[in-house]
Amino acid sequence: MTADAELAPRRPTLADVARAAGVSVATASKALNGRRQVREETRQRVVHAAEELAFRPNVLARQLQKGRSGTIGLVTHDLEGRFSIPTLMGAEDEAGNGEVSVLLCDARGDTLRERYHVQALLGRRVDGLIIVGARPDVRPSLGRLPVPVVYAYAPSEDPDDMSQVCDSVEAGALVAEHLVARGRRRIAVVAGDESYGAARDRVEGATRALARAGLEPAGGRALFGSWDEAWGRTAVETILGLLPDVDAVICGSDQIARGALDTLREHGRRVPEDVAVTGHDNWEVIVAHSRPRLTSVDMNLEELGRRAAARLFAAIEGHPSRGIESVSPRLVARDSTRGFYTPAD
Amino acid sequence: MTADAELAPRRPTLADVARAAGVSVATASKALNGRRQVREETRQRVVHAAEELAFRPNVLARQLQKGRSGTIGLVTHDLEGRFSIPTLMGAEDEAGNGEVSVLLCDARGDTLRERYHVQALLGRRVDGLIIVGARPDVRPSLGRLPVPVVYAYAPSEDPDDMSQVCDSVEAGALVAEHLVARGRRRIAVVAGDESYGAARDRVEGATRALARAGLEPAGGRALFGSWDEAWGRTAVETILGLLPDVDAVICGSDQIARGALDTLREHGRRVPEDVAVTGHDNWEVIVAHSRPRLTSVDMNLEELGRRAAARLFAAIEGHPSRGIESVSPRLVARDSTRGFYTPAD
DNA sequence: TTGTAAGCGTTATCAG
DNA sequence: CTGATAACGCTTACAA
Repeated sequence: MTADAELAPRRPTLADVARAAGVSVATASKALNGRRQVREETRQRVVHAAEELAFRPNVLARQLQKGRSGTIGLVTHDLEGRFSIPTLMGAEDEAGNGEVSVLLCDARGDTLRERYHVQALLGRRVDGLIIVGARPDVRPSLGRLPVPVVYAYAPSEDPDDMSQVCDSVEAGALVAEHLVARGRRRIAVVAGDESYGAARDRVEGATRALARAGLEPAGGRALFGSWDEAWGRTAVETILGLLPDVDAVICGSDQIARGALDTLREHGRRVPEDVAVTGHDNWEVIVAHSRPRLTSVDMNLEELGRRAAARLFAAIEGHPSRGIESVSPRLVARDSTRGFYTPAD
Repeated sequence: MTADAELAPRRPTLADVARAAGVSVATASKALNGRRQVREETRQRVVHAAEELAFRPNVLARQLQKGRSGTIGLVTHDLEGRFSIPTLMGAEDEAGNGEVSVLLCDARGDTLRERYHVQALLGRRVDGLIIVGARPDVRPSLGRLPVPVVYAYAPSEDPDDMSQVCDSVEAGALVAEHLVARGRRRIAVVAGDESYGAARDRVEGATRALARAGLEPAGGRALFGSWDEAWGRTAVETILGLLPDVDAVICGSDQIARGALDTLREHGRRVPEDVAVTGHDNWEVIVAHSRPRLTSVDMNLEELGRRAAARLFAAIEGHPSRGIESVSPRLVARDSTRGFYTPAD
């Protein structure tokens, strides 16, 4: 342990610096803050003394006096999961560029814990709050709070709140258009858990995009299930039985796609020559290491986090905003949709 | 946005509460803090007034005066990666149980950024610091700081610092013993990236455990490579060529194991009947969805984070400790090592 | 039991 | 240019 428990050398204060430099605290303060109403030579002396003493201004005191804490609270519901992390990174990134620090709390999907943490953060006088949900579905509003709030990933039910979400409809459309452009025509849709709005939205986006091309999902409708590999395998078994000539499978998650790839291979279908496959989330470890490498949709969650933080800072500066804003996804094309053909029809 | 930019209703202070309750600030303070030198009826009045005004004590002020901020700094180097997250969760968990909050910074493996963040955190008067490394190898010490520091995951080079790490040697031994106990004898070891101390340590643990059983790694030595699936596939190809009768493969990561499983299946080997396979990290999404489900080692990173925080709090309370402490891993047995046999030798 | 007053470390105001 | 002095919101002797 690096601290001196014994000596307990009181951290130097501005008063110490002032004394060492032979000036008043007021002057020392000005000198250190570049207040330009101090002679250059004096400033030098103060700065030097400060360095000598390894002086670190007590931000608490400064902020007590300024009324702002220079911190924001980040309440996440899913530290464990991989969706909140990029969002959190983006926010941290945006914050780190300024002089704000981030107080992190994990509420674990528990409303009571969330309320507790929010109160604790308000007690610490955070200048604002970002609430990162665990899944992309509407959540209850925290109501009126004395500081601005931005909801990220999971939007607030109250349209007067500001929420940043990812655009699942567009995501669905993106893959469908990609496949159509590559000449695929018999496109099956293996969606995730139907209880997720995101699952339904992606299907909606895909279905509409297919309709614009005069198509519909192979088999007439999307198959909903769960988000995991096992469902990908089951679904593809079914599809191959019913529609042996399917030439593309849109999957609701990279894991589903992974299961789909395995099952297709086991049935002797070549990807992408016979069947193209797309995933969703662009989860590095899956997409980069599957065979073939998987085309996927990246929800740009880091950008989402950055925007949430930017909106929050704007609100703190007195420029609030409201409503739900969507961050556009981007398609990352890889081998699983290459080797396309143009059918003769 | 939920804040009232227009009205800007000053947050109520203790003085407001006192006024509303018709007492002095001092009395209000005592009443709210359970100082028992105040008449019950008075306390009621104060508490009521506080609720009425939705009063939240300004923790900044309280702490200015107490000299402690009630916050700890958590500097991570790998927010993106999945190893620092559980550690961070554990620390957050341990902290959340008390009344300390966590200031999170991501230094992204950059020493300069780390230094910058540490200084910023010291300025905020954190009571202590936890530095979470990106990979389990020795890292430079931050040196003497005015507050206690605990290094997590990546230990400090300075033995006078306090570091919490996972025990990779034991992890290696754990799987080897598990396989030996299940009757496996021709056990290959496919390790990760040799530049990682953890990769070498796991091999060392496994090799020693095998030696205790009178065995050595099949082929005479472990194969080092990288941490990904592709390496798992390559390595198993090699092994099957050289040692067709191999009956177990210890893999340095779950991803390697995943690649191994695929290649074994493609070569007609049944897992676990013909060949047992073990992974490392117990990465839920891999182990739970592979076929068969994968036996793996869990490094108990969350426990590591909790311990780091506990050590830090102890140090803050004046009970420092030093040296490197290891958290024991645990084996999670699944299907990939079931169906064992006892060979006739 | 309650109130008065002195800080905690800074910054801002306003005289010198 | 520099230096008293008064906040900032709260806790805590010490007095009443």
